[in-house]
Amino acid sequence: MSFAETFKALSDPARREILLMLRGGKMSAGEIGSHFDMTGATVSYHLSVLKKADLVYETKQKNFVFYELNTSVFEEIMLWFAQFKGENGDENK
Amino acid sequence: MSFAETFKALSDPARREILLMLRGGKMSAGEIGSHFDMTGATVSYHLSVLKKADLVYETKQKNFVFYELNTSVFEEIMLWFAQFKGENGDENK
DNA sequence: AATCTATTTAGAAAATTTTCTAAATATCTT
DNA sequence: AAGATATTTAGAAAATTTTCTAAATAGATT
Repeated sequence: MSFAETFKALSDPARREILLMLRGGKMSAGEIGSHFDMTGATVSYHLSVLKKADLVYETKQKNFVFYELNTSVFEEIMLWFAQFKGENGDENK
Repeated sequence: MSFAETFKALSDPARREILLMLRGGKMSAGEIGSHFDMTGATVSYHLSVLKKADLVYETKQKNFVFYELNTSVFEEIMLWFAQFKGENGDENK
């Protein structure tokens, strides 16, 4: 996992919205797309970005592709942020 | 604070690097700039993005501008991520 | 007040990202 | 196997972001 990819993925509002939607469980690409005012191709692009960032993974069933949150990466991001908690510099004495 | 702005700000590697540098305490714009292979104007642009996202704040002293982490916003970001912890949908029964 | 140092602003160029349309792929149904 | 449904890929256009150079601002020093 690269933080560069992860943060880039999180920087787009549609992609963050997709992640929030997926909290409820798996959704197919089409189901996800129907919540947005963009073409299926564009949604597919966003899903591919989330997938490359390991924020979601996909499973195929029939002619559907289901997307699901990959919660383990969220843990790693939390660790990145934890770097900023406590032990502040010298408090600028 | 808007998450859109915050995540956009975090999506650039130079800006994340600046945040990491600031963990040690306040630094002037020039001091920050000297760690990068880019013009002062470009560094100034990145600092302005971080500032608009409330990730840092500035204080002026003489003809220097010092930048400092605004840790409170990090807490808010952690809250955003907390949305993804536990209480997963229906686990797709 | 002239000059120097530190930083920002303006405007343009370069790079990247987002979006679309059209075509391709893959699986299902008849 | 032909047609229907779901999704992705390719390639181009549109939008946004990043970067630079040059000029502007602001405070400090001579």
